Amino acid sequence: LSSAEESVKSLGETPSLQAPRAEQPQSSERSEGSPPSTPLPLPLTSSSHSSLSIQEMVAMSPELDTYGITKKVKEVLTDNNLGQRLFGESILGLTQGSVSDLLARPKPWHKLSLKGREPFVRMQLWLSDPQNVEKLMDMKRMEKKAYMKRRHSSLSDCQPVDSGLQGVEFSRGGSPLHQQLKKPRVVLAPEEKEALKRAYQEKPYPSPKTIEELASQLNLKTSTVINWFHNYRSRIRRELFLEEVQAAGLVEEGRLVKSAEGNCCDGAESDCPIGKSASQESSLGDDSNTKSTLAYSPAPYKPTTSATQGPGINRSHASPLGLGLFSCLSDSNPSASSTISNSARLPRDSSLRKKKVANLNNIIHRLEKAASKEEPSEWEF
DNA sequence: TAACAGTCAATATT
DNA sequence: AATATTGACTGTTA
Repeated sequence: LSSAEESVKSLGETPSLQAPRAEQPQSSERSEGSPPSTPLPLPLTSSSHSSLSIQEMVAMSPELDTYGITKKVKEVLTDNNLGQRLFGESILGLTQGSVSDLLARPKPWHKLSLKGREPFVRMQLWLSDPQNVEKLMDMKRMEKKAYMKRRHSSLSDCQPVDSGLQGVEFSRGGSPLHQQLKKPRVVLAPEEKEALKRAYQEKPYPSPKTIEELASQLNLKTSTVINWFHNYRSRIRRELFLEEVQAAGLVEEGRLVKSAEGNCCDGAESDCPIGKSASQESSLGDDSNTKSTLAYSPAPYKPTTSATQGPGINRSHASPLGLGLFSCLSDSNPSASSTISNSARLPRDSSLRKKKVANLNNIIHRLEKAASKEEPSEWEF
């Protein structure tokens, strides 16, 4: 990191960290809100080099504690009754959903790309000046005022309303016609997700053939299955990052937390990252332990019907996790895992353990792939 | 070209 | 109403 910083300085000038960018290539129109492009208002601390673009600042930024930053931001937002939407759109230039995700599962700084670090630098900058909170609150008030005004006029005019604009105000709940034209969002049924998760456990990187099989068996488009695997892999990764940070937090607090139970948070000040740590499951965790994860048998999974087990049932636990290459490692033999670098030690928590196993298999896949090449070069896991 | 990283934006949940 | 979740899309990487 520091070398990167040095290189930037030594170059004296950042060549072209990508031109200003056309921005918003996504869908054509973006709700008003944020300025079409460029640096955003960027609440710089007037004092410091306020002439730098965020990209430059990101490039020179020292390592930031992403977890700590999001924690602080969440605190400030809730304390001042500020929502994610406003904060995201005016400060970060991101949508509400993205903000929610970012605040809930920040990736560690060293795992972020230049682009990915940007929101964190913006948040840090925002936090650095308490005045920013006031400014945001002002914005909120103005928004509310504008909203009230609009509502009023539309009430009194009851019909014409927004006709003022060149009718660009399409969409928004209106035209039942457009709703049909736009392809509906795919929503995977719980059974389908289960099947996919099982398939993932067995093989994080399914072959095209396997993907085709899954797709036809679950009656899904191939692209949907592919997307699901991409998304699941990266989200699983993020889960692990977060769990690691929280676990580390517990240790340094000298607090032992055997497992679930959100006891902590005793009087004392600062951080207690967990309110209900482990248990979470955060939707990625597969809670259907049980159900011998043994081999993904294609047949049983028919999205339609399938009156298999209902949710909640089978809380038993202790299912021999499915045949990952590491399924042989059991809790009963802790010494076995001692040969693995501490960060890879298998946790006893069933859910977390499965994720770790999946991750290890994931790593193995990459190692094998890398090994098959001549120049191993960088092995970073 | 496959896999990723970041996001969006439609839905689901709270 | 505010947040959380998540399939899909765009741009990047190797």
